[in-house]
Amino acid sequence: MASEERREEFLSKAIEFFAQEGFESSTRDLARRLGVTQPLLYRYFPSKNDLIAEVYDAVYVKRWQDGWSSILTDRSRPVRDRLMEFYMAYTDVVFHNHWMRIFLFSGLKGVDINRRYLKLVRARILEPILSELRFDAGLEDLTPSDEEVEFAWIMHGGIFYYGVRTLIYEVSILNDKAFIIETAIDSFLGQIGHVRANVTR
Amino acid sequence: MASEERREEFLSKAIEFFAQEGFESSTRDLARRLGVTQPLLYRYFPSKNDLIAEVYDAVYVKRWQDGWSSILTDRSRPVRDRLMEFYMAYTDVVFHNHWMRIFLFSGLKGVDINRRYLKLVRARILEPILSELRFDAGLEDLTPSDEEVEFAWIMHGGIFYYGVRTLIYEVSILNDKAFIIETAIDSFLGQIGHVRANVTR
DNA sequence: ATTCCTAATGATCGATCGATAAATATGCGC
DNA sequence: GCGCATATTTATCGATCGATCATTAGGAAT
Repeated sequence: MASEERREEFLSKAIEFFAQEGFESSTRDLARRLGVTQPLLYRYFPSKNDLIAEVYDAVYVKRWQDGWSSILTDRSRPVRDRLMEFYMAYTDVVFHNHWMRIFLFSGLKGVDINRRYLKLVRARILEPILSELRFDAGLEDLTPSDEEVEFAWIMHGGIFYYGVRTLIYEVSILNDKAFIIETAIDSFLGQIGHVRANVTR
Repeated sequence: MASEERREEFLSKAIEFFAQEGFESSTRDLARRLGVTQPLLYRYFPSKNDLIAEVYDAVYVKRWQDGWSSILTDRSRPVRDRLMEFYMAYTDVVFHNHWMRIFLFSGLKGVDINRRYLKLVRARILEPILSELRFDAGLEDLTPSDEEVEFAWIMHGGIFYYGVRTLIYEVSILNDKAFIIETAIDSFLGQIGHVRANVTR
């Protein structure tokens, strides 16, 4: 079972390594950082691609918190409060240099993995948010329109892009995540009614 | 002078090539696509890094339109109209697969180039927008606060992220750029007053 | 026809890549 | 202390990388 621990240690360091150096970096450099020889990696992972696949899984799948959905659908609280709590929690996970860089790197090698992740965001985050807002507005049909989904993406993208500017480019001037999220949410909530009204089905 | 044309042809194809394959791709593959031998590239460009530097220059610097600033500062028109026209024109340039991928690739190799570009966006686009809005609001001091700048980034990031989702991941469900821009702008304009009011200096 | 410059090619260099096989070190049950 | 499985290293492979070399093809000028 100590072997499994070693594997986890290698994988954890591999996430850090590939996040910093990119997936095109050599297994020799990775091994050097681990303090072992390069062939030893092949004892724990059959190939470089398999190792990368495990990196994806560890970053995308295993860091997804199931509790996020229940925050968004808790109708005992105002939607605005739920949105604030969710995005504070969500960005606690996503606003990390490793997460961001793995996401950006993977989106350039092949888009499939990121595309799957974006569909997850839409189904588990954006559409539930829009449905809750429709419920609040007294609508019978809780299914959001395409326009609503795209508008929710604008908010989500605005928040996400703040993370990119802060963690990747380090050019954000305001180190106040709560302000960014609050402002993005209020800007979204202030306009969502018009988006629904102007695009009636 | 035919030599200079050849250079331009190589550079143009190099942009397309690196945008598709990434900067880690080999000069041999690039030469193969050009239908020439790999050493010939070294007749026109001293090194691979120099070629990449010229790619950056061609994509970022030379595609920047000086007319964009004058659109934003034309006080004979409502700010909303100016914002619409600017972002439609700006995204005509930026919402191209090559531009997007070069931007994303370059941000992962070294952040310096993208950081410079983001500072350009802030100085030439976001701050002028915010100053025009301050002028419209009758304020004497036209210098935007950090909070206003960050909020403008949220709008800009929301629009930009739509381009990423459309061109890179191809997961956007609504092929209506004008709707996205219009909604992002209105959402921004509807909230900018509160951002200014709540964070008084 | 000769000269001369430029464009382009093929061969090849040293370095580095992912991956494999064999040899060695390590730790544990007996 | 011996035997044995596991962990790790050493040595090495074929492929490919960026870059440089000498050489050749092709016109334009004289």
